[in-house]
Amino acid sequence: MSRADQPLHGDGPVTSRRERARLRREEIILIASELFAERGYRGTSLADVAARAGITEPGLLHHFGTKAGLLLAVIERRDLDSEAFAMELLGMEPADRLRALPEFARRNRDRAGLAKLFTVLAAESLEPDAPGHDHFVARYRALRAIVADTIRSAQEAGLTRAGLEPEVKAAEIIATLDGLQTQWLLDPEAVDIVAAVESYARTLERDLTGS
Amino acid sequence: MSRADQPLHGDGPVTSRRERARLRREEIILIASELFAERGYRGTSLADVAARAGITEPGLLHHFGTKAGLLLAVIERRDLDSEAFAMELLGMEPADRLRALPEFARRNRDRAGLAKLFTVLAAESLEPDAPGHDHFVARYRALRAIVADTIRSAQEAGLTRAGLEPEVKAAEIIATLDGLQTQWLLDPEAVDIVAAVESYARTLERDLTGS
DNA sequence: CCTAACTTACTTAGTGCTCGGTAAGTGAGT
DNA sequence: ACTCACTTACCGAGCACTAAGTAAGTTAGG
Repeated sequence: MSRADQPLHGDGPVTSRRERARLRREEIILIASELFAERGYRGTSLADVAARAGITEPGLLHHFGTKAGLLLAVIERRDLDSEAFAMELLGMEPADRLRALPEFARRNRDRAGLAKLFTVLAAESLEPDAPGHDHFVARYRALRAIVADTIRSAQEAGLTRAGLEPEVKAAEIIATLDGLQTQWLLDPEAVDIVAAVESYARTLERDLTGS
Repeated sequence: MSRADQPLHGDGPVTSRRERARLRREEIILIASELFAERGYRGTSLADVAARAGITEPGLLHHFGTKAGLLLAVIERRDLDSEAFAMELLGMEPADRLRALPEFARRNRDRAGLAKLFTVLAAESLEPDAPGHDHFVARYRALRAIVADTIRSAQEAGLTRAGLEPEVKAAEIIATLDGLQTQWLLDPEAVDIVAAVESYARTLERDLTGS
């Protein structure tokens, strides 16, 4: 009768029906992420996703309601990953955060799909009535706030030069990292993303400390 | 008999049939630019463009052959504008070029559509087999080369700090300006693009001169 | 200078295909 | 008995694009 009991009937693996459905949704979200990254939201059809997931189109819609619903599920799932990274960064001393940037770039390079997903979806979400618009606006505002806070706490610790405006500098830092990523995605042979981010991290350190 | 004679038959304006067709294509390209900027290449149908241009779909295809042909025409047309800007920049003394950046931002702000067009189309061209891919790759390579050359000539004039890698710094500069533009397009209320670029121009001057 | 032949900027009509989404089941699991 | 993760069958709308014609503009020949 309690809501906490687990069936755990003897045969088969320990997955309940609910759990299996959740896993299926996760799997579909992963597949949709790849396709959205490659061809964009608009360039991907439900049939594409369904075929790769080994399910029918109505089967897909049973889980996500509409195509936009699938997009939102993808974005939310991917945000959990970024959030984990943000927590990782925030767990460090402010002074160490700069040094973590190249590691971030290295990780992104090895999972180019995730980076591409965000670049593509952000561009498709510029128009105010795009399905992911509000989400990306909120995401960038939050990101700027986190970076600005980091700068502000470095200021309070007396580690920075005078004349730094945290919000403006935050936008600039995020812009540089995003922009480098776009150039690298477009032309990986011409742009070494890890070297570029390492160089930028050094530039940024000089800029922030005023040395 | 010569190929240089102009008919100039008495009635109506002095536009020949060829000239009128060229003007019509220009007009269509302008309309397509707006729609591509708003909804992307994939999100825009030939019917959308045709309706706004007051022409039928086959009428459109008569001029551009295929939808991809229309996209290439749009990109080429828009490149002429950027090229004009690049020439303007290259006409200046290297030292003045930095100071021209905020003016560039101001111009872009007042014609947000053009900025949006490039941001959207670049994102849709990340995949190697996208219709505009090769073009954007070439464009970014050329852009990096121009900026890198500017840095190099400043180096030769002894105006810069030691340890500058022109190619890497060029990618970084372009990345920052692109990224700021994306954030501004997504959330114009939260990001003041002109102020951000002005601030970045100052940062960049300190960075390049090592002061 | 007139006219017949040709070119070109379109239009109307229609092609097959793909799109996102719905209605109505079905069958296994709870 | 009921839930729910699906399936089959289907829908109208929209897609890029084609075939075939038309009417106006341009050119060449007599």
